[in-house]
Amino acid sequence: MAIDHLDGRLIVLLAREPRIGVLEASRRLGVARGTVQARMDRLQSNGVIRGFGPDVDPAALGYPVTAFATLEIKQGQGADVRAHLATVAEVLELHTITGHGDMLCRLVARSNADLQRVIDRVVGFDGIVRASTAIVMENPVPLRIIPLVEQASDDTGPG
Amino acid sequence: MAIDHLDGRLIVLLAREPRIGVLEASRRLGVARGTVQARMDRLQSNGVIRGFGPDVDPAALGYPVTAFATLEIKQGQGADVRAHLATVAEVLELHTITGHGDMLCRLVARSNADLQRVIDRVVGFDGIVRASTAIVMENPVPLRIIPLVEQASDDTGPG
DNA sequence: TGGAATGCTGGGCAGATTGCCCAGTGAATA
DNA sequence: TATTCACTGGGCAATCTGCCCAGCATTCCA
Repeated sequence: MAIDHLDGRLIVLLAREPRIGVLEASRRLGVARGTVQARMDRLQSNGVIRGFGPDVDPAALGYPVTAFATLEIKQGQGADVRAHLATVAEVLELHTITGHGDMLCRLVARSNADLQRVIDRVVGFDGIVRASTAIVMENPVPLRIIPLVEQASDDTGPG
Repeated sequence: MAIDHLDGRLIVLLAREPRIGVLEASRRLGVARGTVQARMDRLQSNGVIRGFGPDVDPAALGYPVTAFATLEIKQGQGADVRAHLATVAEVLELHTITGHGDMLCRLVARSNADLQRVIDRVVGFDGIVRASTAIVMENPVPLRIIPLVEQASDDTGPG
């Protein structure tokens, strides 16, 4: 499950230049093509690499506003609330977190005004007692994985 | 900037089966290869599709614990705090949010015990006054974009 | 110490895909 | 009406993929 240094270099390379193929990657890493192929197969069956889905920017889709909402859930309504939130396209992710039966979700909206509509839609459900929303202003560190991969592969011996 | 229905179908297709190429995508969508090629070029230069980076699972890297930390920042220390957090590999993303000069960051750790180390590292910095952490227990809706893409492409006329 | 795995190398092969080009067509626009 | 634009359907050479193989070094274990 742990990744070695070669795995780390491969993932970082793929992250930086996703369109390169197995052959080009093998050239960059200085190893045989079969090695890269085997590593990628292993990383994917390990679940380390879930896939290579397109990284879509909600802002470019017309949803430039991001917010995080903390929801307080009525006892025993968790499953219903999850099902409800799963139907709202603007809910990009949902977590249950420690504390008073709470949830945290990431929302997007077309504008600050539109965010109100989204929040109404989210909280307009019986199981949700209260919601507190924090609007994102800047995103100094966009979702990233490279530093963690480098750290994880340094912990192991070099590959 | 808005995407039409064909764009939407293309993105959804790529999201579901990232490894298919332009040719196969054109077959699935029932359009000419050049069309798919042109759409993908446009989506990428638009910034709608940022890239095709590998989707790495932190849990599989040995970081199964996720948490969200809300940080209270000392006036005027924002830039320093950002720079500090950017150096911490376990900080996967960082947002500045509305309210008392606060930030919200997503953390991962090797264990609950390790999370303490990460938090100490995060808050062990002069500009940070206080931190409140919520540990993620479940993730009923993992980060997703498909529903939003479908909604955005339905809003436009069919393509 | 002698196997036996395991992982990497370097190579070959047929088939598929890519990047690039072209002319023709239909629709929307000026 | 003339022009622009996007899409079609096709062709081409170059490249890459998926799959196979034998050889070699290292590690692990009896």
